[in-house]
Amino acid sequence: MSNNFAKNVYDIVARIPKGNVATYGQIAQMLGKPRGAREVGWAMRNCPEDLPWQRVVMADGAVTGGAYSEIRKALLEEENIPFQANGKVDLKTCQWLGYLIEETTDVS
DNA sequence: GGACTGACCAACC
DNA sequence: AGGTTGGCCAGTC
Repeated sequence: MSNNFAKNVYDIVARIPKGNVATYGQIAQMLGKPRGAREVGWAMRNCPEDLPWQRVVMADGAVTGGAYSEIRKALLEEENIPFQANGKVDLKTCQWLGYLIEETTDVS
């Protein structure tokens, strides 16, 4: 299914450690699509309620989410994620430098 | 099947 | 420092 990509996105977002954030482009790159950031955005648009997608921010550390962007930022503060004075996430401190998911398929 | 849109990104003025 | 344009990829009209 085409939304398998979105499923992968959800899986990665769910793996983002608390206190860290990832950018759309970074996640897209993990999925093998360095230019597929918009795909990630589309997937986030279908954001399941159990998905902490607030940890997913723009390349600048800006939080998107239409009317909910302010709510996401509040959630990030709950996650102990430091914000800059400009209202963005401090990527140089919080950007998730985790492993790249290379079709590990550890489905057991 | 073609064109527009978009929870993006980077380059260019 | 900030706005605009192009580009990528998928979804929708």
